[in-house]
Parts: sequence; C-alpha cells; structure tokens
Amino acid sequence: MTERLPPQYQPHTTEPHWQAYWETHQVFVADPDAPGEPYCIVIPPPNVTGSLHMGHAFEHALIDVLVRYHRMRGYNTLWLPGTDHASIAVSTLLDKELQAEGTTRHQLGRDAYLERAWQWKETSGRMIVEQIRRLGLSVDWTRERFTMDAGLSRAVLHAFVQLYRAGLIYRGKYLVNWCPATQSAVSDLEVEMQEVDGHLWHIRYPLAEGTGDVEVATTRPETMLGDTAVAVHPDDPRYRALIGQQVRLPLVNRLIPIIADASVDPEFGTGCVKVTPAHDPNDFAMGRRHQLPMINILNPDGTLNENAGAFAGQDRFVARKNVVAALEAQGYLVKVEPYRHAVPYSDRGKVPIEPLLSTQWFVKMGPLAELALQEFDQHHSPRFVPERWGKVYRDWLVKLNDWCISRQLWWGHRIPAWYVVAQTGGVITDETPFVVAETEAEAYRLAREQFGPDVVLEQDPDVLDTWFSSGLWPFSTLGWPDETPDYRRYYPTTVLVTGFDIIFFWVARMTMLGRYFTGKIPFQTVYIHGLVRDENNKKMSKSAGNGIDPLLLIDKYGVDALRFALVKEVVGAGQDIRLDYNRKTDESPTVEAARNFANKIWNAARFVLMYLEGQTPDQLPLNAANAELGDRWILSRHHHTMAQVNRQLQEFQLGEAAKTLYEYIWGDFCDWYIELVKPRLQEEHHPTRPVAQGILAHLLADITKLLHPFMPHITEAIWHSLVQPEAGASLARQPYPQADAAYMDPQLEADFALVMQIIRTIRHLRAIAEIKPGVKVPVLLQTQSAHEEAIIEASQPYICDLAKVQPLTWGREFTSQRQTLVGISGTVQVLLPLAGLVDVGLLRAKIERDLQKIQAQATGLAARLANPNFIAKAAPEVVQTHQAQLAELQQQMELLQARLQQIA
RNA sequence: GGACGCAUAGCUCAGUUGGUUAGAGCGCCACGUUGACAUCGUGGAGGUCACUGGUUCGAGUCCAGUUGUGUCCA
Repeated sequence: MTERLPPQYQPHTTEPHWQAYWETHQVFVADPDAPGEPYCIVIPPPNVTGSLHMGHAFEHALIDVLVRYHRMRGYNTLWLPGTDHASIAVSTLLDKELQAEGTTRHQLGRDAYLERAWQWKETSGRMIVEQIRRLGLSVDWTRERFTMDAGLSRAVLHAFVQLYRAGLIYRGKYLVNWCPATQSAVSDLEVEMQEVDGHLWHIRYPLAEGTGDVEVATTRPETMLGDTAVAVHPDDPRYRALIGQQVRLPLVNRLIPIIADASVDPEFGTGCVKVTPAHDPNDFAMGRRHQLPMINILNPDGTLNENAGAFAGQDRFVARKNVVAALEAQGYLVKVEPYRHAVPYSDRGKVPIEPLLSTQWFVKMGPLAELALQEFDQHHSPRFVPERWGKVYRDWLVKLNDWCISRQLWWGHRIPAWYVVAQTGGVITDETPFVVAETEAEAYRLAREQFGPDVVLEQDPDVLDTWFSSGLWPFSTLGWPDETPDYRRYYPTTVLVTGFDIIFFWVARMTMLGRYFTGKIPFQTVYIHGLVRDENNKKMSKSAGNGIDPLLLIDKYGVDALRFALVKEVVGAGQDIRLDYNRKTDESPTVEAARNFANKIWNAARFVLMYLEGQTPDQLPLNAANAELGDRWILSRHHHTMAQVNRQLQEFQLGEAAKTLYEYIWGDFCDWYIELVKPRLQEEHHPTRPVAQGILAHLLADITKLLHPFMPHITEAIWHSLVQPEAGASLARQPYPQADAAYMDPQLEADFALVMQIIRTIRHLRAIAEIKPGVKVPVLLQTQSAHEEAIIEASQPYICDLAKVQPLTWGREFTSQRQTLVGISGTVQVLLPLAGLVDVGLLRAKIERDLQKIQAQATGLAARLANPNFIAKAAPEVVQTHQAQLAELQQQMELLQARLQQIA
C-alpha cells in the first residue's frame, strides 16, 4: 500500500493525472435532468488575448471552493467556462502585426481581416484556456462558450434589436470619448483619469468693439480654434457689463459672443472661460443650452482638420505648440503657469482621450437602471458580499450616463443596422435612413416596406462594445433567447464571483440587461473579492510589469498549494491579499507553507494507510463504544471542525474555513491524535487498536472530503488510496461531511485541554533542565481535585508517552525534594524531581518567575472584583468567571509558595 | 473635492455580539533525525494593538477627531 505513496507529495505527477481523470469520467459535466437544487456559476470570461495571471488563479480558486463544496452538498452544479472576444485588444494586436508587415486592415479588407482574426483566436487565443486547465477547476468544459459563438452572437443581435425597438438604443451625434490610438469611440468606463503636470495658458481675446479684452485660461490651447463663445458667471461683477458683447477669436478671426452661464466657476483662472462645445463635455452642455455652433477641429487620427485653418494636418500635440507660438507672436499670450490637472486617458490605447463630437450608437440607461434599482431597493437583489459593495453598485446606477456602444473596429459583433444607401450614392451619413433587424433578409424586408422595392442596403461598418455581449453572458451562455433545458434549469445563476474593479463594467450591465430581457437579476449573490497585490503591496498590472506568474509557482509548489495559499489569505471577503514573493528565486514563503501543508497531509495519509494494513474505512466500523479519552476527544474536535467549516463556507468565509481545516488537521489530528495512537498501533494485540484504526480511517476519509474544495488533487489521490473506490468514482461527488452533535462534548474537550497542558508543562520543564529528548523522567502530579485526578488517571499512558515520563505518580500532596522543578497546569502542580541534576537557584528562579506572572494576573482580577461598580453592572456569569479564576490563581500561588519554602 | 477600506510581533496576517494572560504562519534562538513527514518534531524569545479624546465597571474591539496608507468616483 505505502509503496504507492512516495514519502514526499509530488504534485507534478499527481495533479495532471487527476485532471485527466476528471475530464475522462465527465465528473463535472452538468445534467439539467439530474435531481438537486441548482447551483450555477458562470466564469467571469477571461479575455482571449490574455494569459493566466494571479488574479485569475485567485478568483478561480475561490469559485472552485464554492462550486466543489455545493456539488458535494448535493446541489445540481454547473460551472460554465468561457472567454470573451476582447474587441479592442485583438484589434490592437492585429493592427500591430499588420503594421509590421507594412499593411493596414483597410488595405486588407474586412473579410480577409476577420479571417485572420479568427485564425489568431483559434491558435493564440487557446493559450489562456490551456493555462486555466492547469488549475484543475471543476468547470464543465463541454459547455465552454465564447462571446462570438453563433449562439451568443445571435443573443447579441436579438438584444440589440429588442432594445432598439423599445427605444432604448438610439443613434445620434454627441460628444464621445475618442481614442486616437485605436481610432474608435470608447465608453466613459474605458477612460481613466490621470494626474499630469501640464500648463495653464492665459490667452487674451480682444473685444470686437471698442478697446479692451477678456482673458481666458486653458490647458488645451489648440482647442481655441474651435471656440464658439466665451462664458462668464452671470453674477460676476467683473464681467457683467460685457455679457452680450462679442470678442474676436485670435488666429481665426471669428466673432464669438460673451455669454452668461451659471456653470462657470468665477474662482477658476480669470473667471472667464473659452467655450469649445465640440471638444469638451462641459462646453458641450453649455453649447446646447445656448444653441452655440459646434465646430469639430479634429480628424479621427488626432490630427487637426480643415476647420483648424493653417494648423490643419498637424498632430494635436504639435498643433498645441504651434498655436501657442502663434498666439505669443501675435501678442495674445498673457502668461503660462505650470498646472497639475487630471487628463482622461484611454484605458486600452494609453493615450489622452479627445472629447469629440461624433455620430454613434448609445444605450439609453435611465429605464434599464431604474429596473435594476427597484430590484436592489425592494428585493435586495442582487445581494452583495461584503454588503458595502452594494452601495457602490447603487450609487453608480443612480448617476450613470448613456452608454456609447459603437466601436469603429471590425472584430466583434457588427451592428445590425442597415442603411438605405441608394439615394446617397453608397455613402452613410448622419442623415441616411436605416432599418434595424437581426438578419440582412429581415432588414431588406423592412426596408422595402418603408422605402420601396428597389432599396440598396449597406450594413453599419461598426461593431459593438465587447461589454455589450459580456452583459448578456449569464443567460446567453445558457441558451437565451431560447428556453433551453440549461436556461430553464440554471438561470438565474446562483453566485457571481468577481473583483470590485468590475462592478460597473460588468456586474451592473448584467443586472440591467438581465432584468430587462429575462425579468430576473441574473444572480442571487455577488461575491466581491479583493486584488492580489505583489510583495510591495502594489496592484499587479501588465504595464507596471510586476505580475507574479502563477505558472511558475505552480511548477515550483503545485497547484493545490498555490490555490490553498491564495484562499487561506482571504479574510472576510473583499480584502486585498498580499503575496510574498522573491523575484530572484521565484520563491514565495506563503505558497511554500501551503506546499508543506500538502506534504503534511500526504504523510499523515501514508501513516494511516500503513497501519490500516489494506483495510478500507468501510471494513473498519467506527467503534465509539470502546473509545478511549483521546479517541472521544478527537471525535469531538472532528465534529466541531465539520460544523465550523460548513458554517464558514455557507457564509462565504472561505479563508477562515481554510484556516480552520489547517489548524485542525496539522494541530489536532497530526500533532496530537496520531502521536497519541502510535503506541496502540505499534502493539499488535492492543485491545483498542481496532478502535484507533477505525477512527483514523474514517477521520482521514472525512478530511479528504473536507479539504477537497480547497486542494482537489491531493485529496482525490489520498481518497482513492484509502477507500479504493470503483473505477470512475470521484471524491468530487462524495457527500460533504456534516457534524453530528452526538460526538461533540465541550466538557471532554476542556478536560483534554488539561492533559495537553500537563504534557506541555512537562516538556517545558524538561527543556529548562536540559534533559535529552529520549531520556525518561519521573513526574509527580499534585491536585486537590477528584475530577482532575480522574482525568490524569485516564490519560496516564498519553502523558507517559508524549512527555517521556516514567514513572508517573499523582496524588493530593507531595513533599518535594530540594531539587524539584515545578510547573503549573490549571490547578495541577507538575513536579519534576531532579536529584543532583540542576542547581537550586534555577529551580527557585523558575518558581519565582511563575509566581510573578500569576501574582500580576491575580492583582488585576482582584482589583476588578473589588470595584463595586463591576459587581453591580457586569453580567453575573462574568463576575462568577472572574471569581473562579481568582480562586484558582490564589490556589496556584499558595502551592508555589509552599513549594518554594520546601526547597529553600 | 466626495465615498469606501486599512493601520496588531522583524514580515504576512487572525482576533466573533466589548470581559481572564492579544493568537497563527514565516523568520529568529536552543534541542532533536525512535519506522508518516527535516517540506519534520519539541521548547523558547518577540507586541505601549498608529495617535488623541470620549462612552463604559471594563476598549485591540464601540464613537469622534488626528496622522499615515490604499482604492474607487469626480
């Protein structure tokens, strides 16, 4: 039996073996017709351009704990894996490739480009999926989905058309966030504000009539080419007289009005601001209020267009310099100040965003957000864990703007709008009429109805924001819009596990779209986890280059170790975790500790298997009737642990559950129980040997089950060795152990704690006396309590064995020899006679040290008990505990003082 | 500027509804390789619980403020 288990756990052979086993035997394939309450989680789809990073490993480890736990609890469980198509990321990647080849996507043409994109996805895009497989997750690979699969694409078109027909999608010309790098619009969420050191340029605009001028201040002087007004606060006494007058815009020579608008902050700069409605969100709003002309001065690539006059064709940052130079040359530049301000950057493109007036498609968010808000406010749906994230979610729903969903890219879901282009010569303009339909045929049908039989249609060239399809993920992956068996069985899903950074991007969009289309919030609970930070407590990011490669750690320590380390670090929920890591050696003490734990379990299993002599737990009944004190103690601890772990897992306290198991297995089971039963096992005819064997077998079987959600591979391996199940069976499908109150005995656990305490005290005294570990020593235990005497009697073999005592004597009163080491365990006095071995001063010092400690405690307690307020106001049981404690301390002090006199 | 976290041993972190002596792992020191495990065992050292004030018989825990630090939103 033991031949099969090497003395050290070897993850590199064990883990791939069981991963293949699970997949071969379809252990995680869900069956909607099977019994059990449904438990479904959809994976937060990783991006196909990505590679496995620590965030994935962490998130997936957490999800797998939940999923495996519930599967073992008998739920009909589905964990659905998949990836999203990452429109912008793939486009950026391919554009770079094409650029290197000296071509562009426009030269290549749409069809050839998409063919290439699909090819890329099939080859390189598989990488992340293959890496995820190494984590050994209990996902159902037969249900793997991709956002651009036929079914999910159909869901996207269906959703778009429905929203359009309901008036919740519209096309229009608005100010959008334009990314000149990708040459596409992006949504508000894909913009990230960065503090940068810039300048504030003060520019003089001369009044059109008479003399004088106004001074404006700006961080983007080139935009003055598109100014169509100057604004002041209506109540600003400095400018009140000027309202209604005109100024002559320098360089451009355009006459623009001075308007009054309450949104102007009189404190900022000169209190007089330039207004560029086509290139600034505030100015855009002001432009609408005052019906100002909107002059666009930018091309899609970030160069200035023909409206910029002499500056046309120049890049925006070159133009900025040139505009400033021209203003200065012509005497319009008043001054330049250094100025630190927030600049919007494109999340993906990594360049400053330009607010740009552009015709795009938008989702009207108000009505959708309203539905989600109602669910949240009235039904607490979804429920957030931890709860505080619900507030973040709600706040965002209340103030969100319409969502720009069109992207000027090709990889993604093409917008299902067809323009009637015959009349406009094949060109799509802002005014071109269009129809929206799920298919081209349907579009033609609609268009012919509306525009006559000879229409020529051209589909909108743009694609949808990737998040639009991700927003449908919890139901599109299950078959929606069809009422498939999976959809009926598993929707709405049970839990969504994700990071807080994605609440707006993804969670809120899923709840809004899910509620609108399915009538239901797509998940009952949202479990929000924190980030994995690096060894310097920095957020890991690709751009900072501080990521820790999980694959390196898996190679070094095994995936179970990495997973356990990550889960064990989670406290409560939502807190960030920090991972120790040495970049020179690729070592992580945290993961190493988890690897050591795996090895500990492995060896505990080897020990148990060795003494089971081929018998399985089924062949060894749990014989509690003949159990000894130690047996009953471990059974109580065991059931106590099972109760606690189940409770913690149900309350999303995954890290706490991991710690509970760690302490129970390493501490109680290995350090104490296994050590306790060794003598019985080694004595072939010991009367309670079979009892110990039965307990070891059953507890180990339970331990593999309890730990399985956290460390699936090693537990599966041990379980197979232990129970020798039929082919195809998996631990993953065994029932999760539940506590039985009949085994739990707090009094027994307290009694046994005294035994442990006595053993520790003896070991401590031995260490003080520098007695060699192998040498047996006589020990006397003195106690006045009959109960304690009984405990000592029952545990005599344990004390003798674990503390290397021979002989052990106990009684009410011992007169010690001069040379006796003294220790205290509860009210038991532990005496270690040391004839001639140590010096009396050492013995005295030890007793005096103990006395001092006890004295300090007793003084504190006595002071508290002397306080009449304490007696009057504290709970009676608290007072009672204090009194009992003080009595015990006083007894200890008396004993020690007596002993001190004896050896003096 | 608004909101939300965090601050406990050298390091990474636990510490339930306030109640005896604040815990664990790593690291450190000493001892130890008897048949599960040196990826180990036994023992030990190590903390003014960021600071100030308040509530309370009693505060690491509750409240207010301060400082430091992190994140999200503007």
